[in-house]
Amino acid sequence: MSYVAYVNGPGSVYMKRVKRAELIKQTRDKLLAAGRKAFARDGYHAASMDQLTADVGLTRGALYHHFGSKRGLMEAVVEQIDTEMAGRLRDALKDATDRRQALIDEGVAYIKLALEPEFQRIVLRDGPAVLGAPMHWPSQNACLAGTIERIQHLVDTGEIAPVDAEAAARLLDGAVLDAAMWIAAADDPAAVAQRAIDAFTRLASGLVAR
Amino acid sequence: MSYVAYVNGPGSVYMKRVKRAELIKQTRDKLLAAGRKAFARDGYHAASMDQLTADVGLTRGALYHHFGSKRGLMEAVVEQIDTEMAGRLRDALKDATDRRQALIDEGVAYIKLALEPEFQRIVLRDGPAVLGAPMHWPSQNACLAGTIERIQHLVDTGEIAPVDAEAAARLLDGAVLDAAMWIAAADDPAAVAQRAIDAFTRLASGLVAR
DNA sequence: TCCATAACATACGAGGCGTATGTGAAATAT
DNA sequence: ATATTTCACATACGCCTCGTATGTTATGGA
Repeated sequence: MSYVAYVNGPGSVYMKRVKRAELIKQTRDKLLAAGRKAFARDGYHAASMDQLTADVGLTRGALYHHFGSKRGLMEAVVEQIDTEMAGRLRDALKDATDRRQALIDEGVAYIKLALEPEFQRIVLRDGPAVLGAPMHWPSQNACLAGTIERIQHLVDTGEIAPVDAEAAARLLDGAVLDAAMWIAAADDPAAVAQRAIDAFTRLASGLVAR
Repeated sequence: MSYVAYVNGPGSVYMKRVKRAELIKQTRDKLLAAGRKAFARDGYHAASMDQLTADVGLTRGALYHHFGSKRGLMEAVVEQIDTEMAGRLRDALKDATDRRQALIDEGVAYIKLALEPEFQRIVLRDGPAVLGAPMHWPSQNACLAGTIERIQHLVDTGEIAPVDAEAAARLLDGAVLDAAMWIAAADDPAAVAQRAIDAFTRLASGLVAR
């Protein structure tokens, strides 16, 4: 790993190394994307690794090299989705004024995010069966940690009555995810979503009471 | 199907028919019990039908005759567990005095029931992945229907402020089940259970407010 | 220039599920 | 009372899938 930057023009050893690293990353990304698509469409169990890799012009050899196992690919896919979700949730809440109201808004925003079929199928449905309880996932803590922090802050500033922040966050999380699955399975998702959001607001009002 | 009861002593054609039906039922029950045990111990995917049936002195032939598929066995097992749970939940709530408090007690009781590893693994973890969203299960409605009915009654009698009973029930359900998985995964389940129950009481207080 | 390692592809073996088929006993029809 | 059909399984087969072991080629380092 010894090179001098200012002599690295195109075609230099350094650039070739960079190029190669990019190709490898592209291979990994292709597998990841193919896995995400296959898991979302067919479900974890029905997704065939042979099929999935062939779809992007590779073989199972590449997959097992990069991810170690079918489960390993699933872990990577779940982490990717979860990270995206956490980011989008953060964006949706970044300009909140009333912090107490923001807690309720967070739940509502989470419900809307959790409606996406890809998230439902991979993270909510197959994820626990394949990877075990979400509490043990490193990624899943991203969303939850934010909620815990927000609740704790409300307690610390006296904006809401004291409550166990983590416990409250987990309860809200469970309620919200369950609601999302209910909505997704409904004939009229929009109507059911409104019912769920109203009920959630009512429920959360008990938490944010002063 | 024409026989006269008072001439049916032991050894009669009728008795033989009864005996045979009992044997068939025993076979079914043995398979069901074996499936329940194997699914709880190994998880749905890792459970082998060959192994499972051999454990009770049968073959896969018997299994596919009675249940049609591995998934069919899973459905039967889930229904059995869910039915048991609904019954135990009903027992735990049958002598409640304060109906508003009973709604909270119901959540607490459900948390305790949902702590059982068999329920967690089969119904909560593997169930959704194998059978799809629980809303589509015929059995899952047993517990939920009871909760909906209780909430609706509280609303009708004016004991609590009006709320969408089904939506509220589903939210509580999700919160409670999530809490149960949190508790089960904890190092100190007893302590975490208390935190969850306290937080749930606080949360539900928003629902039962007049 | 030679060797080690990385990034894949190929080949192999082991289960597992579902189904098609076989079988003997019981139920039913004649 | 006998013949036929149906039931409750057991047996046998084929297909698919995953994981691993083994090449193979190209790159990085000495």
